[in-house]
Amino acid sequence: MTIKVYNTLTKQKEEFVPITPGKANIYVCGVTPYNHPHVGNARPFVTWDVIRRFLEHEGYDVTHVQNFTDIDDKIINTANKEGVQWFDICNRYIDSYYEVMDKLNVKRAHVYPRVSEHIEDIIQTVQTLIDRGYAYVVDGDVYYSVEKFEHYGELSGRNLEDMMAGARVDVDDRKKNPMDFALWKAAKPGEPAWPCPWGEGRPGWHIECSTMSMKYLGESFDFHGGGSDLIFPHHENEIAQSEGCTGCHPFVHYWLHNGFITVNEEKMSKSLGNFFMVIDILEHFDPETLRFFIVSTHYRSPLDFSDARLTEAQKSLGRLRNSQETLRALSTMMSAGPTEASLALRGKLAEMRNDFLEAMRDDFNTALAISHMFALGKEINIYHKEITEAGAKPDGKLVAMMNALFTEMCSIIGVLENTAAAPAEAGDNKEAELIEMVIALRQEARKAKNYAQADALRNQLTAMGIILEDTPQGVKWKKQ
RNA sequence: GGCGACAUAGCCAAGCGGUAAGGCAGAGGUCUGCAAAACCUUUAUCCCCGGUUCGAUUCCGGGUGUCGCCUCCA
Repeated sequence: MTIKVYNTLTKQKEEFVPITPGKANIYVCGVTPYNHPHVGNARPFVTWDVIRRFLEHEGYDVTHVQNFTDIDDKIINTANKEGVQWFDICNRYIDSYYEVMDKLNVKRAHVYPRVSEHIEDIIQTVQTLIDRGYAYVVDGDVYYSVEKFEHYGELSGRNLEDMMAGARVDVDDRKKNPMDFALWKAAKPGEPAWPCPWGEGRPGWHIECSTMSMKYLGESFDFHGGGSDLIFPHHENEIAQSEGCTGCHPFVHYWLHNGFITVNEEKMSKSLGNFFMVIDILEHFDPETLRFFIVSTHYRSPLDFSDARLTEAQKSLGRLRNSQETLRALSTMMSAGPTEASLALRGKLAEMRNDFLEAMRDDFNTALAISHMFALGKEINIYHKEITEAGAKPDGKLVAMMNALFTEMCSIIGVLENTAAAPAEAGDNKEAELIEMVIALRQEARKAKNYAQADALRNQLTAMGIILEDTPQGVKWKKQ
């Protein structure tokens, strides 16, 4: 079963052929930890989490590496403003990163390299580039000479003349070409600096990813990901650095870039000031809703963020959650052998599974894949309805199969995984007891056909944010 | 100015050569004391104009519109 992926480098969908059979090496550009992660940050990480889950599901041995850019102007500025050390800022926001991504059910990468812990390696890379004639030193700065690299511009689809024509960067006449970029920056007062053969200084932005990705994944690896704003200059420069250093082409086989999250159709970014931090969103929506919102659109499409969209995602997910509850109810019933109808349904399940996986294999089309989850949910609901209406026992094997499929789908999308807890959420037992008591009173009132009282009791619960649901198994409740 | 992407129902969103998945919202119905949930039914010729084709939402050309990159950015 082949997986097709859209490769930014070739601008087309290609069949994924791993460098080492059975293995998939992934490098994803991580965050610069100078603030809490915002929703736009969350998209690539959720996206890659799904990709990774799917590759693992397909039997690949995945190694996922994701960096922290912990040496950066923005970090230094923030530290100066707060009067603390730069690494204090980093530690605080790296912790925040982990906390948020754990909540979003994002599996941890296998390695999280930090720039500050790879200074020696970076110096080595820069030195190699100088030795090979790709870089030059000016007053303690080191620049990469883009004219020396024949493939420069291939990833972003532009040539040097175009770039110069539209160049908006300050022209620095110490550079041989205006497009040359810094590999190493000479030390400035008050900034962290490390000794190196060209005097003290710190790494430029792009060199870290070249150095660290190759250190953990080799000179050439399978996947490299990040937001599409990184295509130029970051990833373009990364290719120039890595290939200039090793002579190995191509450095990365498949470049995958996710689209942006927008607000009012405008890119969400820290510099535009229109960003929403994940921790704030999670005060109003559960993390699963945010995750579902992100994966319900194809990863390359833009995704507009708003309360209305999230509410929609919440309701949509709620539908799947209901089916999951129904499936649980079916599982607890006394089961029986197959019937003609249940045997037919078993066959249908196999089709649904196939459709779901096919969608995922086509450039990780989660939006399409999820529609097949709804199809499964619907079958579960219908089957439950038929069984209960007929007062029959469900086909035990069928229920087990539905369970397995539903769980499999959920584990790939990363949603509805650990909801084994009863609908009455554990946590506040006293509150739960009270609620159960009110429900019992309401049931008595209903039996006595005292509907006015029954409604009053229900309104009371509604006011507490409790939602009641009459089911064949009795009255269930959940907190809003 | 240079480069690129996208344009599908009230909203969101798949499909990308054979006459339009799914979700949300809406309408009607079944069930229920009412409600909720669930189920059934129902809501589109795919931005415009040309072209290729037996046939185009799907390919090509030209418009129009929106967005992104070219500066830190997921």
